[in-house]
Amino acid sequence: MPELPEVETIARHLRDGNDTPPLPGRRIEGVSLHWPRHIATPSVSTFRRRIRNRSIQDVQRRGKYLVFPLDQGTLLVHLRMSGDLQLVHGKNPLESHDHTIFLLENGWQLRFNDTRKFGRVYLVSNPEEILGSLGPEPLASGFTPKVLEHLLHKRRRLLKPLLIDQSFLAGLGNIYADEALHLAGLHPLRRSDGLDQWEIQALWQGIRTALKKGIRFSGASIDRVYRGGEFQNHFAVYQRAGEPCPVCATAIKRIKVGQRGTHYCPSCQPEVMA
DNA sequence: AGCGTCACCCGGACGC
DNA sequence: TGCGTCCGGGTGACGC
Repeated sequence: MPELPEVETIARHLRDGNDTPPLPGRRIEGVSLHWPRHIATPSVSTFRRRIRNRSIQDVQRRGKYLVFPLDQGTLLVHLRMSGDLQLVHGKNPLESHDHTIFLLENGWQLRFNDTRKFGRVYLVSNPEEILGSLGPEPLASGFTPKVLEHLLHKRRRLLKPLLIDQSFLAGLGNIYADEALHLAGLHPLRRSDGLDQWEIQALWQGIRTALKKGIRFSGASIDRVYRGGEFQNHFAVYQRAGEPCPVCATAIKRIKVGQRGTHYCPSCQPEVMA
């Protein structure tokens, strides 16, 4: 599931190119829609018309969204569970689950592959229409422990569901929330308004460390997506129920919190504060 | 209003 | 083989 580090990895690939031309500067000649429900807004017919002949100015990321400023308007893509975006030359055969294909000049194609079809594409005049409700970027310089403290103390919520709430903080999903809480030594069922200053500092550090580590390893490849990402080999707790904690060797536990599988070390992340 | 819970959308993986 | 169940990001409905 692409979270901030995976989306960042994809954004960097598309922006910088490598074995492919960099995406900025490319013009969209048309679009081929094999799963029209990918298009969240505007209507499919309006989308087809407005996307034609737009040129891509840049590739950015905000939370888990890929953001493509165009010469007119902004294209946004949310990969949700199983999405991947790749620049591929049209001479290569389509793969299964290539649902939305942007046709670029010289035969290049930007392919949105999405096994579970939960991904969404937006074309808007103002990106804030979509991004406006997101919380802060956890890796931005403005995101300080003080900011986190303020946000946490405004709420009375369980830490785990709060961390994956995109309106609270943008970019954490199940993997990085579990890893961040483990790094911070905080139980996922602790309450946001019950943390002291040291715990908040640890949580801030845990969030940043988990995300940076994910980016350093080019993200995690768990639904066999994401070119070479190997953060999955460095999980401390995520999907490691029953295995030893890398810090203290205690068996990792798995519980359900807010309908989500949640992994933690019962020894490093004690249930109740002292 | 703020919070937790649940159903929904999908298809791959897995268990029986 | 084939069926049922689980899983998950985000949204929206519902109830407390």
